[in-house]
Amino acid sequence: MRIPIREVTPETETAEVLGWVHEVRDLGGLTFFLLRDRSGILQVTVPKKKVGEQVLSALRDASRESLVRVKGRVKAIGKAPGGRELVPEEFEVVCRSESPLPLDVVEKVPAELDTRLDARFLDARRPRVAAVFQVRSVALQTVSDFLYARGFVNISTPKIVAAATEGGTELFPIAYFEKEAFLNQSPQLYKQMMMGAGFEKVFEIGPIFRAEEHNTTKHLNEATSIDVEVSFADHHAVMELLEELIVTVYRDVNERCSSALEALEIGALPVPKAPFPRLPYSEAIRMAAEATGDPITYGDDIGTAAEKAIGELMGEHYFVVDWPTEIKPYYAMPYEDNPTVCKAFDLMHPRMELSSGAQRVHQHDLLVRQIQAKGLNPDNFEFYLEPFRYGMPPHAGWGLGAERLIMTMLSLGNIREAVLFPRDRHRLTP
RNA sequence: GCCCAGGUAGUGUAGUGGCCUAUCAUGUCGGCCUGUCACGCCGACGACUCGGAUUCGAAUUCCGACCUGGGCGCCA
Repeated sequence: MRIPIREVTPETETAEVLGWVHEVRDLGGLTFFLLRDRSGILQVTVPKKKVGEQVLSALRDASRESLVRVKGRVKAIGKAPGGRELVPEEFEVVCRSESPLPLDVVEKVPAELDTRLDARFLDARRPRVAAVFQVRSVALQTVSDFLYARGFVNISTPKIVAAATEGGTELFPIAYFEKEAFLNQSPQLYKQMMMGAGFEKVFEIGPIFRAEEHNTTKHLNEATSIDVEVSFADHHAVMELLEELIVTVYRDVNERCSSALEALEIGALPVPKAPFPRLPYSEAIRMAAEATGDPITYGDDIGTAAEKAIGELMGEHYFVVDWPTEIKPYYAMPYEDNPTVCKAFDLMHPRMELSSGAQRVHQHDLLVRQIQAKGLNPDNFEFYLEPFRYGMPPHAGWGLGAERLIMTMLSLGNIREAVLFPRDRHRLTP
């Protein structure tokens, strides 16, 4: 019976394993195979004079990255990796790998990201790549557990929609029978409608689509959004929820992913400390202007250079709060005593923006005025506006980019490393 | 959308007008090798994205196409 490689220890007597041929070192009368499965690597040592003809002929066929089955005696050997090796009695090539390989799984020769993504199934055989997705899996489970434990309802909302969520032009049009439709850029409006339904706390982890033609290491055209909306909450409450979530994810990944973090050669993650600093937008602008020397003034967006400069000064996760109403979406709630400023916030990692959120406008007439103030036509938002006429509770929420969370947590150089099959400006396959 | 950079064996690279029937590594194939762990040694195989132009001569210069990477705007 097949056992995972990790379970083969120096104390094991006999073992049967299935794994991929990671490396072959043929010394002549003695051949070493390194066999790899998702749990680890095992050395198979074949003394050619002492094994049967069946083993010898299979050996010749066992090219790199072939899947093989080996059954034999385990020997405790100090100089072998893991202190043990397997001497085969049976050796079978289950599925042969062709050669040459599209990329070098052992990484003696590096491969460019583009080459790696073209052969992602092979790339993902590399332990350090697999490790990223183990961490991603654990992180997303932690997010769900965290939110379920606080009484959130997991919802699924349409990805095919009739109109833009926020009025931008950055939507992918698709053919929907005889109608025009789009891929949704955000579950924003649907989350809010469920506040109107009285669900009180909802979350969704799902794809969002942005048709922007950027070509950077931190943008994707299909990304995963962790979206949350909470009734009877203000922006302060959901910022606290968010920072607590971030801390919990880091802590859980440390606890549950030590071998993956080891494979990534980064060791234990420094866990951010809550509460994160709240940096008012006006102060952020002042810092950026001073640090960069650029003429950045109140009301400007915080561009990449400014974002980088502020990130270096802050050196940890932080919130930018109290944004000008003018540069945030119509659904962000203006302060009652100063409507030029709104209850919106961005969660920043020193490297980039991770999340943005706000307390939302829940008053129908104010929302209509804000939509108009952005130069949009409220008639196009009728399906969204309707719930606001029938007892919409005050509410707040945020959207957190899952890939950016993973990327910043693991110090990945490119966001594509945090997605199995990224969709960017040029890539539509695999 | 704007701006830069780049396409050389399966992979990663060197090569800026003749020294290129193109470098090195890895790989693959063959040979030797019983303790390797980037095994070692010997030999072989394998590439200039495409089209046009300049030139006695182009991987190298120019033009166009195709493909790619990155930056910016904007954003998660």
